[in-house]
Amino acid sequence: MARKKLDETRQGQGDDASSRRTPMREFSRSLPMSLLRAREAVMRQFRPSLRNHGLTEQQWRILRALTAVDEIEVTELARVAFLLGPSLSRILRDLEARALIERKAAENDGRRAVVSISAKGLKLIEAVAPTSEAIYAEITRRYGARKLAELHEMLGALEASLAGMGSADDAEVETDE
Amino acid sequence: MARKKLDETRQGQGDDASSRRTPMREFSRSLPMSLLRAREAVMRQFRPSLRNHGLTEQQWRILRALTAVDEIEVTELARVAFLLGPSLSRILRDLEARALIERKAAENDGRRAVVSISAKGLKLIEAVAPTSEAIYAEITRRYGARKLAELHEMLGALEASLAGMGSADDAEVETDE
DNA sequence: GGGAGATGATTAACATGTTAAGTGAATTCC
DNA sequence: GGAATTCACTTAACATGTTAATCATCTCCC
Repeated sequence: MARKKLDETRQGQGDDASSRRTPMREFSRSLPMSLLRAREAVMRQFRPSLRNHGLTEQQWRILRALTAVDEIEVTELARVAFLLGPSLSRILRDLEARALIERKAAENDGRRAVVSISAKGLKLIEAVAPTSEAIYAEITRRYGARKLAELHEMLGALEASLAGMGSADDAEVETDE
Repeated sequence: MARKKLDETRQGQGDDASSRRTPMREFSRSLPMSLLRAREAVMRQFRPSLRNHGLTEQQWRILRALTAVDEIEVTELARVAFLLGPSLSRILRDLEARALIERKAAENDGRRAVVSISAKGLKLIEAVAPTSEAIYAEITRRYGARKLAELHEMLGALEASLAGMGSADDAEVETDE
């Protein structure tokens, strides 16, 4: 796969001092890229099945999260399903329109909304779950259960490592508030 | 009506004879979720810096990939930068409008387009690279270089494990294999 | 009480992910 | 040599990611 030269040499325009460029890592060794590719390799397995049931990955995440609780506030659901507020808002609107979930206002706080899965939503989950688990089992079989557990642990440790790392923002725009 | 229990859907037991539902993994142990969270933890570090330079993550990926070659065809660029064709088309259109890249038709094939980074694009890369590398160095320091290498290897192995796994699509619609 | 500020949720605006369809140029096959 | 097919993008359409702004409560504090 093309171990091409790392030099510059664009067309003749401006042979400036760009020969002193900060050398960067090889692309394939980028951590975000590795994580992205691994995740895509996994999701590629699940997407067709979800699609056959009319669900996107995120919609599935939400319904899955809702099966684990009786009801849950939107903010907490966003945290659990790892979705940003705006995305969640849109998806909940759609899921509610499809009657897969139910929504009501919190009793003691008019701002908060409480969400729960509907009977129809539960049926859908039950329809998808077997295939989903079968795929997961096959992945586990291929990769190895022990290795999978180890990977989980290392990913968790990575998250933890970066937890308190304040964005080392360059060109920091003066926060003169 | 949302009448569900499942408050105790921890893995382990889960033999709910009455519901007979396929017990599913705890949410946090989902592999796609772990990968997503780890990746987000990493990208959260880079995004502010990129943003300060007017670049999105994907635009940065493309420019980064272009610095490694003299020129490259669009399809190959999509493979290297791990972007789908439609996304790449849009981004290239924007980057070309901003004069960060240049595009021309292949000489021997009118279908193919050849892309290269411009002098302006290179300047931008050089402006971002130091901060980007500093962040990466800090991540490596926190997580550990050895552990990072091991993680890379495990992610690559995961990809490889799933390489030939044909979508175990339920409700399979007659494929030709 | 009441106003300033905080908070939960949504909306807005733009960029990308994802799948399907379209377009124009090469290749195949008869 | 030309129709059919394949190929390399590109557009289209819809869903989500991401940041900022908005809106309606709620809380705090005087």
